[in-house]
Amino acid sequence: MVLQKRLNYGFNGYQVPVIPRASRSARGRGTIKKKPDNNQIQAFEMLASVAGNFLQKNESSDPKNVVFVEDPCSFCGTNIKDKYEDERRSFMRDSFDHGACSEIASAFVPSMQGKHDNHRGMGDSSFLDNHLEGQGQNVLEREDERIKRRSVNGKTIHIKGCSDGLIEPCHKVSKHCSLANNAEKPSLECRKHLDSFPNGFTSRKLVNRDDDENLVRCTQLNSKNNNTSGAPPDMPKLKDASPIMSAIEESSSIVGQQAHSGSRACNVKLSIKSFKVPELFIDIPETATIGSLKRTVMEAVTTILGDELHVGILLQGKKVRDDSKTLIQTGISQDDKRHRLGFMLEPRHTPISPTSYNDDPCFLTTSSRKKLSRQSTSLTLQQGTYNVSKERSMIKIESCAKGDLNIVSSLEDTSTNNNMSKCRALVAVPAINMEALAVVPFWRKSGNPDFAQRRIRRPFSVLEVEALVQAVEKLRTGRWRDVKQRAFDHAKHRTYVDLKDKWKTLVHTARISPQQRRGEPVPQELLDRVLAAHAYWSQHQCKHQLKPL
DNA sequence: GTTAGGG
DNA sequence: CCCTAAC
Repeated sequence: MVLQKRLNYGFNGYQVPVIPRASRSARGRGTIKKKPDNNQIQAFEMLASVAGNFLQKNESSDPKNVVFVEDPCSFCGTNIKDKYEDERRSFMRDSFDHGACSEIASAFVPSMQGKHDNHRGMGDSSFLDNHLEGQGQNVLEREDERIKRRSVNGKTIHIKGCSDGLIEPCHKVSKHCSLANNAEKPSLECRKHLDSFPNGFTSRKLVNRDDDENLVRCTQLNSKNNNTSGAPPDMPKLKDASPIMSAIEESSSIVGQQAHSGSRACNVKLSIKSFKVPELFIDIPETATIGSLKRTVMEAVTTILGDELHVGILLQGKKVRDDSKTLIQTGISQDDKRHRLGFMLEPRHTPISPTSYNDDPCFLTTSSRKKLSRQSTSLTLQQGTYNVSKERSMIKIESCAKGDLNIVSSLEDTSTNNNMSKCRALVAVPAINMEALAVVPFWRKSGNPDFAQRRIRRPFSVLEVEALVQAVEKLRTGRWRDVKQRAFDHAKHRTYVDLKDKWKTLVHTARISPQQRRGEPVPQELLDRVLAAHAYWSQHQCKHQLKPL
């Protein structure tokens, strides 16, 4: 065995351009083949190119570009600009010590994202080393704590955006401008006002003139789409009075309806310009060729995007779980520039276990992470380190679902299942460019059968088990095609191989103790029948197949 | 195309 | 669920 030095590259957050969704590959199953074709190479180069663009945009997306409207604060007299600069520098110092989960940090300070990436760059292996030594979790937890502190201490920078000409959302905010900076001692007045803010975030009278860094932004989606205000296309458009005023003045929880009473509900328009692939770590021999590196990265990217996913919504770094809440109630519509709004990809089938999704996957405890690691591939991808172990090289994908990943799965994909309601909540623009929103598995577009994806995990229901048992009892084990025809003829997603596999696991399940079983419990009565049928047909089969010596 | 069995 | 040898 030859020991090879391996090179580690950290790819933190590629910006993946929005690509029209294509139909599922003809093959529909299987794995990613090793030989990439031109489409794959092109796709990779496109990824790299976009990633490069993103990095280069660091300067233009620098938060320095923030323009201060009212300075100093009319309430407490503090010089906002200076405070902001201090804060920014302080944050930069902190950030440099913690490369981990920059997405998380950026969920709170979105415009810092580029700096993180720039600092880390490719080949910065300090964080990698941590992970390789199994300390990634600690890093994450520490980062989690940091972020919390940062947020609690008011280091969250909330940049108010421009609205169209109809309203001035910042109008009354200036009076209550609060500056909570944990590097400095905020005045008592400021503390008081900080406390009065909903969700504990601070609002500053700032206008961000630089829209470039916004991954999710409010924009004019279609030139034909009711541009009545004449506002620049990149500017957020809220046609109604911003509820943030009432929220602040009432110093209570946001009740959007109050702010909107007497006026028609307005649409919140979102345009998601690009989607970010979660962090990838590539571990590849130094003897590997550039071409194989490209392919390796491509495989990692396609793998991570390959699973069926649905969209998670993050607001202020926190998951919004209540699908029935309105944008107003959650405060999304008040967040003019969507700085607090993030999208993330989650497995379509959320585990039933209540401990599994208690909080953000990145911050699972070790035990729960272990537990999750036994779940499906898609889950593993989301929860922790997933090994796409292929012959030549090992790809470690560190997937952190937390942060303003700004990833969204295909709108169509999302709506085909039971997620329409969730989806509708965010895509409230009928004239939205469907092509632009359809994102996920972009290789489907190529129609290349080599880009088949792993099927999603679809656990058998008790009813299905019942049907399977009954069919096997009637027919016998081994006649899986007949079993399929008899009991699962209309279940397109159940192949006879699936049925055979399920029977295998059923037999195994029946033989182990109930404590060792996982998933939806199968009634003992069914398991007994499984064992009985299995024994019976085994004997029966033996009788006929035993060759006379 | 099916089946069996390892991964 | 995937992969594949064997039929």
